[in-house]
Amino acid sequence: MDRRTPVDDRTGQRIVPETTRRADRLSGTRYGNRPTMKDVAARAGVGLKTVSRVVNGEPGVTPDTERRVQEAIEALGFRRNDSARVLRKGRTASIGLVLEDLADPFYGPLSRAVEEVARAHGALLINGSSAEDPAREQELVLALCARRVDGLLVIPAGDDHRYLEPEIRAGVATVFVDRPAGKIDADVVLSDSFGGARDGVAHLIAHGHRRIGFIGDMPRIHTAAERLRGYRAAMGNAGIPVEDSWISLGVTDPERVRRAAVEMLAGPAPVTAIFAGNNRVTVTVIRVLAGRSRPVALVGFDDIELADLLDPAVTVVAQDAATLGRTAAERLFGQLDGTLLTPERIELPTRLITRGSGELPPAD
Amino acid sequence: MDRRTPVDDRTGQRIVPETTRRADRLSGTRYGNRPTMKDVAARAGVGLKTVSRVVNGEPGVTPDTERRVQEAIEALGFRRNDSARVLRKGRTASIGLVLEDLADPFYGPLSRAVEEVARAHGALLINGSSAEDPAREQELVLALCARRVDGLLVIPAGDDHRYLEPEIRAGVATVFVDRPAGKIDADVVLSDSFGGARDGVAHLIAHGHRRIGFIGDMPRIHTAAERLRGYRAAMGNAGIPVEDSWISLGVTDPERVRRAAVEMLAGPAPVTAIFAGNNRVTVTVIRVLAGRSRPVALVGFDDIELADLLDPAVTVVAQDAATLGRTAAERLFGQLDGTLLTPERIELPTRLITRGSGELPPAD
DNA sequence: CTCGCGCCTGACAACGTTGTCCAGGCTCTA
DNA sequence: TAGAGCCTGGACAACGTTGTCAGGCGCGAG
Repeated sequence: MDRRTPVDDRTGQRIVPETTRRADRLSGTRYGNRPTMKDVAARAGVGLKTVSRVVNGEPGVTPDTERRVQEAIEALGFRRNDSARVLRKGRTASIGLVLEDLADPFYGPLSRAVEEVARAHGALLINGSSAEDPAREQELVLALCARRVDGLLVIPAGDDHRYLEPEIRAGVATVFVDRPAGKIDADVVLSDSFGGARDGVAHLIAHGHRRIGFIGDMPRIHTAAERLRGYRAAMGNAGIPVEDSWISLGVTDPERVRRAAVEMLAGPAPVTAIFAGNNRVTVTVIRVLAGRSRPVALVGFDDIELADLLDPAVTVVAQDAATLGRTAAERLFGQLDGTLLTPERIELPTRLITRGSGELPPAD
Repeated sequence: MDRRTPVDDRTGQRIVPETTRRADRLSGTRYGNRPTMKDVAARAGVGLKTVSRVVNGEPGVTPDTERRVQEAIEALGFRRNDSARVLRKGRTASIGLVLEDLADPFYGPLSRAVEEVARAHGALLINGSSAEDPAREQELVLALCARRVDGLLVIPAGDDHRYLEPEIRAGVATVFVDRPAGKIDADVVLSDSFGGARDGVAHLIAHGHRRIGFIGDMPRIHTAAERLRGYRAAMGNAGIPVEDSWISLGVTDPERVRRAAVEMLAGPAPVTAIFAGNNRVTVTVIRVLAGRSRPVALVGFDDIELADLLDPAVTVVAQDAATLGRTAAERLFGQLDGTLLTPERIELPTRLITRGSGELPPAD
């Protein structure tokens, strides 16, 4: 420690009181009582509507009047209240994005891509994480609707979205992302999970593997189910009967994924390759395999950072989160423009990136 | 392709038209004209205020009346308009977070942690990415203020935040995160960049290194400047004079980081160790070092996923993004409660995680 | 000189909700 | 049984903004 400052014992945080007390600032006359256009008008000696015109850059104001209004705005620190504006105009210039977990490296870039599109259309983005909980998804979506977002992007956690019907009827543009909507008819933009998984598994088969494990998320999640379907399709195409012990579903937390991997690598006829159903599973499986001497092939769904620097480098089926988000957001604004009238299903292709781990031969 | 569906030539997207045309849905009577409490009241045969009471769970409504109102709400698909509510009540139950880039793995978890705190307080979170552009930061912050967010978390891109003074005076709770505010007095929660960098560099020195490179971001960014200061402090403490060629500042894009690293590794007296100033620099340096035979020690600021599985595993100075976000958000709600009245500077400790790359001896 | 036209400006209502306040009907007690 | 008090329900204003519309003023043409 270079400075002698009090330290909180429990957290180790240094706490440095600053000079000004906030109470002093709060004693200002206007706390919690912001200036309105009326105040600006009074100060500038003009009418209310004239202030509105200046603030919105509408024509029909003398340069001199405009200057007086601007000065009053500056002096009072006026900022237009968008809530009132929204109430009057009907549109909020904001859209909502409900996803699973913003901390997941798959969703960060997706959200950012959506934000850029929104920005290009002058809209703000409100994010919400459902934590894969259908009730929380609905709660979030309805909260966003109550704020009258112009549009909604939803990565569904639940499988019944009929609760959205009144909203859609009322004009809320809606696009589902990554997974289709449940029981309603709506735009959806997703990756080709089935094809990607099928090709990934076929790649392993092409390298000589027959006993191939699959570790994936709960089958109630559409992408997880599709990837499992792809796995089965590839195995079926190759005429390989799948054994139950090769498949692990519904595991999400690292510890259980680890156990699942260890189990299918044990026994008299262990799997010689593993297909990992998403980025989190892939990372855990990499850790398991790193501790073993016998090489096991691995292909993961979703690319992960630094995958190319591991030994062996990790072969993946990559999907492009940013494109997913951008495409969905563009459709959403298309709906708002009135350009896009027919709900569609847009499926983005995946890409197999071979780096080494998927090309290991079977070790038996 | 398993299904015969039209494919967009340019993008490879499959486009599947769905059955219902949106136009049909739009033909409903209420498009763009949502039911209001007045409509609900009319339908239920009660007064406006009674509907308000039911919607807000206020007491003083007979079970029978309540049921009638609920039925009307259900039938009409009514959803309270929060814009109007906000206008009346003054608080929006939403907070804003302006950060650099949501796609960066450092900010995802931070944002998520903030969201959880906000949720616990019944508030929504609006994110915005400044892309490290001061003008865009200001634009975003003011847009959030216009929506009357109750509070603001800002990871500053600029170094002058006097534009926020009227907002703070008007009662917008404000906490700066990761970097202090410029020219105003406000709460700030940050990591101990100086101490972390100093300890990381001292660690390299303790393992015998004297020629140590530093690659960091633009010094106008507070964290970057602090980390550079930490580097200089450690070198100074060890009595090692620092040569200009060991230091690279202001580089951000991978290609230039790569060139900077290559340069300081060339010449007659190359550096034997590198201290990387943030997670993106670390990743690029790892790539550079991976292509070299002579081992070079590396310590990075910020932890990165899979760092432990690389060869050598990467030693880092870790900061906890989630704790940073959580702490800041809690202070923000503390301000809103009126609990916290004095602006403070809270500095969270960093943690040196030794994994191998930082313990390599000098190779000369 | 007067009329008309155009430009600037401002008064007013409305957006949908909530806080205030009052009216009417009911129950309970004296 | 009458009065007091409580409980339920509703009328009304207000929040801050924008759309509508009309008034006033200056200037040019007849």
